[in-house]
Amino acid sequence: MLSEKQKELIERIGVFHEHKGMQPLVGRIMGLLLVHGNAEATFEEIVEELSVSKSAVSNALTFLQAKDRITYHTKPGDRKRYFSLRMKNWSEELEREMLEITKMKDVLDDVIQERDDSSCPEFRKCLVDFSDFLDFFKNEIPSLFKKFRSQKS
Amino acid sequence: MLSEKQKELIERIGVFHEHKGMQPLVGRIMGLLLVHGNAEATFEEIVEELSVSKSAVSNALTFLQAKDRITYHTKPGDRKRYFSLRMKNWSEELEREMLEITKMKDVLDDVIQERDDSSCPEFRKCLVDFSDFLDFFKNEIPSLFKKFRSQKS
DNA sequence: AATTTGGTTCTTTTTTTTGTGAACTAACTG
DNA sequence: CAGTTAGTTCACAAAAAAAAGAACCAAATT
Repeated sequence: MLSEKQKELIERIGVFHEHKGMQPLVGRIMGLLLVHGNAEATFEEIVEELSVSKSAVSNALTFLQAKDRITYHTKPGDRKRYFSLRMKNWSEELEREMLEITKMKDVLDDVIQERDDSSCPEFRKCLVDFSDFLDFFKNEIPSLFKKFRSQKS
Repeated sequence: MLSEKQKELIERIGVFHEHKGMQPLVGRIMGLLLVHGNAEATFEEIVEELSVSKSAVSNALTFLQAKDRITYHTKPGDRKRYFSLRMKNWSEELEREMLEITKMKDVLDDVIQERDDSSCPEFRKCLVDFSDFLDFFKNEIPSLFKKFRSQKS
């Protein structure tokens, strides 16, 4: 059903998502849905194509739905669910990832406040700089998307 | 030696780094170095303050040095190493993290090339849009840093 | 009503990750 | 040279994550 090339892509996509902290199967399912001919797959297909257990797939799909990364639709006279990636919100997802980077600011500010830097003021300066940049970046994110959209049209 | 507040910060910083895929102790060591009064700590101190084994600390420090996240300096007449965060390169680290996000583009482009989207052209369009944005973002990163620096001075 | 289909849930197993402890080394100290 | 200090290495244990498998359930089918 899947070509070698497709299988290889699924693994690569899987590993990519693993690096972001997702569990292996979750990543590979996203891979399958990206690569799949109709951009959708049934529960059964996932079990077969990835050769994993039903329980593993069930859990992974529940997780992906909770995270709003996939949806499913049904077809008349067919009890199966057809799962597909919610591609419309890739930009939201991306925005969330960027914001994730800036999360460090919160803890960093607490560190700065807590530190007594009478001895090493240069260190404090570094921390403040870092925090300032994260703040700057956080504010820049919306403009970034806006700029992209205006550049496109 | 460490206040409750400091311990709490260390744990928070630890968890933050765990989310990025670092192992727990590695994250907590970075936390300790951030919070520590002199912004540096010896091997022994790390073992004691975090109450972990010497071997675990040894491995974590080796890792952090390999990743260029810490350095150490020594003091005359003192065999101990004083480890500290390489704070100068927070911006490089940040840049790497941003680039990490754009890594998806590579695999995405392979997916686009491999897909036969005679049936679902809207899906392909989504993928291309996504890929285009990642490309845009990748290019935007240097300007982002430049803009920050100019805004600062 | 019995069976099949499409899944879910719960317990158990497997695998991976993380950390320990003891033995070891290399450099210094008396 | 014997002992200490500072740290590394390696074999193993503990804990956590991931997946398997069997039992189960609800809706549809025969």
